[in-house]
Amino acid sequence: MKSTQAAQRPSIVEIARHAGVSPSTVSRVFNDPDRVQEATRETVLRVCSEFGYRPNASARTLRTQRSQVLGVVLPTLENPVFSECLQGIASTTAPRGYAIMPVTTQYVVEAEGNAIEDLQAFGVDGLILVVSDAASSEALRRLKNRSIPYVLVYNRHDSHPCVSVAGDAAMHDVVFGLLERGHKRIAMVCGRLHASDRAQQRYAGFVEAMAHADLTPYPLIEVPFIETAIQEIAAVLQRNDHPTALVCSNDLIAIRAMRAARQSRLRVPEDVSITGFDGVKLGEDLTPQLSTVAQPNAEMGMSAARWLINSIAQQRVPNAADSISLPYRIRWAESCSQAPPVQ
Amino acid sequence: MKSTQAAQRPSIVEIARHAGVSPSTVSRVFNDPDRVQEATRETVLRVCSEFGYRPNASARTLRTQRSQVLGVVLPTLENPVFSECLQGIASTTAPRGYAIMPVTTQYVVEAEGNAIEDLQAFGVDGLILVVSDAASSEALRRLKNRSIPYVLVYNRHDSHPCVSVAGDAAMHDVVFGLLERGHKRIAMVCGRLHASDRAQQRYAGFVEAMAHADLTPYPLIEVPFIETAIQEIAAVLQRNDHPTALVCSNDLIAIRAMRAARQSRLRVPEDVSITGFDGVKLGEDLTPQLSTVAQPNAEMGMSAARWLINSIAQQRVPNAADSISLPYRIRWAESCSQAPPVQ
DNA sequence: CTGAAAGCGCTAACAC
DNA sequence: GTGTTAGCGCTTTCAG
Repeated sequence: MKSTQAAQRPSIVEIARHAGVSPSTVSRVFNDPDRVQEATRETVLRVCSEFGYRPNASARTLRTQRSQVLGVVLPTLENPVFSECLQGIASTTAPRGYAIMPVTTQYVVEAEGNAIEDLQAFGVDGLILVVSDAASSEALRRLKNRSIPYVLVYNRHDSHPCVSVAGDAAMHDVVFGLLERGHKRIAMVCGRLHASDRAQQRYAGFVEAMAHADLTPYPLIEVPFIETAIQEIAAVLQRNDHPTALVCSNDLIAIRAMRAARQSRLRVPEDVSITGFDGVKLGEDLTPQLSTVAQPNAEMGMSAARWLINSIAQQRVPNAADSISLPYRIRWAESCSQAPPVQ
Repeated sequence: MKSTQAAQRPSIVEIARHAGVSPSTVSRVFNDPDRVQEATRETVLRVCSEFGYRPNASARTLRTQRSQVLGVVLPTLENPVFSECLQGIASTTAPRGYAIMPVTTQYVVEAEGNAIEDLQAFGVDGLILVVSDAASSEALRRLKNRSIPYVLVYNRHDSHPCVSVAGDAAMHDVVFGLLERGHKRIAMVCGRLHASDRAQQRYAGFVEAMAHADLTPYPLIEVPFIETAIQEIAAVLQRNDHPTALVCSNDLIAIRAMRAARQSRLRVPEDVSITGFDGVKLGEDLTPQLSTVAQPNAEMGMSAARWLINSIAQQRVPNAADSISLPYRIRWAESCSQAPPVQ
């Protein structure tokens, strides 16, 4: 390593001096350009680009009390649902002059509270978050009592501003689509149910739909660890009376379910149909193409970011009553077909 | 929306007043706790937690000239390679008290320069970046002349500090593995070659290995747009003398190549073997499991973050000569097999 | 249309 | 071991 040179970024006073104006004028050039004479403005701008001047963000933040940074709290970037969503957030914040600060919680509830604290200490102007369970979140309860604007994504809860998709209704539709295709032996597969209110909600939709159709679902297949997920699912599929359809609480699990089926010498979809949930982009390129509840992941992020930024601009906090429910689309694809004839 | 309450965060002077000490003492409690008497420290800490005090980051940054924020510039979060890497970065920065600010460039070269400028204006202490082409990057050339520490990930170039993997050697090994399996008709598939020095490097390794084996490769299959990728690959596979092996410049393309093969009624791997590059986690759960050059994506991010943070701590900039080449591992999996017998 | 001056909240000499 | 003071770079009244 070589040691760093000085090469300090110039301050507003140096620019002012070189341009023969006062610091206030330079400041105005950036914040209220119309209020400075064109000639003056051009001189200042020239000097700025000459010195590569960019206003110092912390000084401005300190003065204005606005950082132009949004904090983002999400479980993990390893699930494409969340990286797609973060990409959506990034693409709407950047052109509006906001930066983002993501923090991942790895589905650990206490990490959520810490993330919020840390982000607030960093002075973010607002927060976009995906929590494990909005209803029981202590961190969220505290957040609600602060004045900092925030929006939840994916979670849905009456007392918080949310951008979400009706997971229960979607799952209901999935089950009915399967019923139409002649399936009766349907099982649901999910991760740790208590770790995600989305999964719970989807499960509720599943149970409700099955009851509605007077069908007894297989016992829920809970696969807490991805390492063993495939084996656990395969174990169920290898039983004689195995389900003819596996409804998964997310796409990642569905992909593993497909693998479990192949390992169990079952063809997808001829022997077993499989559905996912989330609509990650990759699902469309798989063979068989994954049937899933396609959520507009990027749009959810964009929508949350827009809402938050607008709220901040109006000095308000997003109101729970204005929560947004985005439409889902069920993508029936190659991983689903008619139920096989009864043996 | 309801309007925000005041509920201002307390400042250090209020805490000082309530604790009956001076602001400096409060400051010391946070920055040099040993230099303040235990009793005093405890009082201060009590008052702090009582008021929910956290030092204001912009004030501290302004004063110390260190923001504890790292900028991250990468092409997109939609490719799991980069989101896995970012997750790696996030997991090493967070416990060390650094926040990250990611910006995506969508593979647009000019966006890289802008991202760097913006991030510097936000006052980041250092930069981790993945650029399109390190050799030709004007933005990188400028960056090198500044005193801000930075590390490149995935890119490799002699005059920049890089954390990377030997893409050419890896590709060389892949080709040789294919040769050992009896393949002779081997084609490479890549995205826009000029948009990525990684792809170029991998292609170079491919060409070199083929030449070394006295084999004429198929013409490079360049698939500029993902929308048409599958059809373009299928077109090649439908020729009578189609390749028996498709070597892809990344995993996302390989997944599409698998789909193209199925659409062309070719079995993978019986009729055509397919390899990817990157080692995205999902590849292991596909059926057939994707053969690929597994890069330690998260570790690459971690390694870059550690290097950068250490450099910052020592008031130095990472030196190109200390660049790190991480080992790759070729994962031979179900998507590859012996070449089919000649017809 | 422009300048002077105060102060955002914090840290780091420097005193005591 | 603790307090006093100055100042980081900027914006924003308030004068002119």
